[in-house]
Amino acid sequence: MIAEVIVDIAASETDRIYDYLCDDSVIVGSRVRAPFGGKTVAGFVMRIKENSDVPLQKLKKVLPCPDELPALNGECLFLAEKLAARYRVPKALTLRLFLPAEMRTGKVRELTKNYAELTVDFAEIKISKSAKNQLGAAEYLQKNGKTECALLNRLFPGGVAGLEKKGCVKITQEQVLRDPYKNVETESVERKLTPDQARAVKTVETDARTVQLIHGVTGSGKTEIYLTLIAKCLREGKSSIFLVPEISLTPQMLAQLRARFGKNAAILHSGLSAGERFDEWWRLRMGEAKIAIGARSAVFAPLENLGVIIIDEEHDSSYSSESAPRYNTFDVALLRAKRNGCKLVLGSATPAVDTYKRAREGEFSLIRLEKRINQRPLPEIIIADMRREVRRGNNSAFSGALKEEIEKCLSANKQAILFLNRRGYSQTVICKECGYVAKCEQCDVSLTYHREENCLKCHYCGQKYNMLSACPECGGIKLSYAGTGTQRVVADLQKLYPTARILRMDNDTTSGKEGHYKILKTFSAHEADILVGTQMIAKGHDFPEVTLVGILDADMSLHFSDYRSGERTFQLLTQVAGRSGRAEEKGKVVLQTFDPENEVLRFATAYDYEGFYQNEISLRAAMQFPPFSKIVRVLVTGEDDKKTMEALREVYVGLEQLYTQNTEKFLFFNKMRAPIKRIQNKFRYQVLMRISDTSVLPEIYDICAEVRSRDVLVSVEENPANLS
DNA sequence: CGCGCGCTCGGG
DNA sequence: CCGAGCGCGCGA
Repeated sequence: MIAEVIVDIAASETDRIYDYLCDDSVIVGSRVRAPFGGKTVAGFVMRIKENSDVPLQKLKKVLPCPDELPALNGECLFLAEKLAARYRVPKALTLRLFLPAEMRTGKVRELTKNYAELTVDFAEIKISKSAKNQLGAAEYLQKNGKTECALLNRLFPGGVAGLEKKGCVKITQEQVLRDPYKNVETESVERKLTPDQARAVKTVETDARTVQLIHGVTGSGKTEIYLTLIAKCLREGKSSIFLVPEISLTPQMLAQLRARFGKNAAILHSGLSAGERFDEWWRLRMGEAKIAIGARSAVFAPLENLGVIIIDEEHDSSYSSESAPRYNTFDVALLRAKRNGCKLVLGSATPAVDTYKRAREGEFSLIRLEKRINQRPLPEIIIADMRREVRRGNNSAFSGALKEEIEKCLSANKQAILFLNRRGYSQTVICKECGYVAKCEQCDVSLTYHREENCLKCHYCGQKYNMLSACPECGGIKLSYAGTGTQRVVADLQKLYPTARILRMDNDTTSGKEGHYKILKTFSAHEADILVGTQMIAKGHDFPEVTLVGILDADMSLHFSDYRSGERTFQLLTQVAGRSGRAEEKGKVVLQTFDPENEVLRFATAYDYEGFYQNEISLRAAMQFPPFSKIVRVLVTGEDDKKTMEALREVYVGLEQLYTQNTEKFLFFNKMRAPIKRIQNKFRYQVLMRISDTSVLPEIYDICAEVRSRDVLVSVEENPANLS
């Protein structure tokens, strides 16, 4: 027989079917070892056929991999081919998405344990009187049958070995699965649904449309709806995929899922060890676990007979992959949902504008949850006008209103969270004499001062530099620190409130696997009064003692030259505000801004998503921005500036031709240097387009695939999340 | 004349 | 992706 094989080499030149001879142990979806160009590489069997067009003497034989099952099922193969075609990447790359990385690199093997079993009857074994342990082990085996060697050796050291020498026990190796949550208790905690929740579940089940958007304010109980849907699938013998942003896979969340579903749930996230992830994957593949829970990549979970796919916090940017293949989780999920004839449930308190538009127009079903479960009002948001603060001579990071609230909060022995999306001490170091700004040698960005380590860090490549004692340009020693970061906020706060216990949470304090968890645990145990943090404190955490949230610079994400900045600001503010007043105490939010009249901020403070949406969608329509068009960026990067520029020129020539032939389909077309000219020593150029008709998209991909080379990377980004 | 590196080509 | 094959450039 002949196997059609895709070799596991991520290159367009090798991205085609190679025929190999095989026997009938090799079936469609098998992983094989294939002799290829002098050595043996891994491969995927896409199809099996009787004969080949390739002359027989050229055909080599594939060897099967020792997998127990074909690694990939038909659905995986179908999706991999579809995605490869959609994003113009080698099929090897999309096939890899369906396997745990550990399997490919071969670093992790199945964990095996040895078991002993008697081969002859106990009565026939001759054991000398002194060999007590042999006797004990033999008795134990006679009574209990096959037993783990490790246990026998603990009970009767050396006993099994002696018996084995005599030839009366057989030792066998068996695979065992590592269980990352073996210490977590399992208990069924079915909660009674509120009428709103029950209605939502019913709609998801009965509405004919594939995509169901649940728009529910913070605390409206979306999670319980998801869990009910999953539980129902489980009862019907169907499997489910539950996707969450990476950051919200908190230990509390995992414990809750484990408690509810026990071993039926497999959890795939970056905190697991390689071995654990590998085994969780196998449990799904073998049907032992029917629920896959995880971040973006869990959409590729090896499950069959799907009953539901859920994407929580649907608007979250982590659902778009930022490296090739740049897939979009929603697109993959939709393909799978359609193929399995199941529902795709999206949930958010602040849906993406695009998603919400499609729901309002009837393409998706729209389920609204307007009431909070506990009927508690949302926290009151106070706007602090920072222009007035400056006029009054207050140049600190804290407005009068915020200071007042912090004091109230501290004296009531409650907790506060201060949010600032900028880590480090100061954003830049500027020479007051000549205006010199410290910059990274490998990237075209200014360096951030970190006071704790007394160094300058590049937030794009991580490079560290010694702190300057004088300006390298003019020798001046008057250096100023511009742009407050979290470190400085903590330092200033400590000066204002010497007795307050302050914690900081950002990329610099959360190193290590458990970094996040430790800080959150300390804070939630009320071992600190104020938590200062970046973006990462915004999500999912539930601190009942927090009654105050301060948003130090609400404008920060607003003035990015990006069509989505309004949307992102609204989402972020809503999320951060939701951290305040989770228990009995009513919460407060102080939002500091230099632009208090800004409409996005107005809608956010009123918790008015609908108003925000109406405003935003009419702006987008007027400007012809997405979802009324599509922004496409072709990014050309490479270490050699000349070669990179040459590649850009080539791409541009091709795209320009496409543009002139289809002018009516383009709203904008231009080539330029990328806003950040260099990152990690790679020069960056881009062609920026806005298209009104996606029919030109395949050709854009084709042109870029053509120019891509060994030393220049050409990537196509659709509606990119950031344009740096 | 010899080999060293860079490009092109093919791999079943 | 990676190695084989080959062309041209420089040094003895």
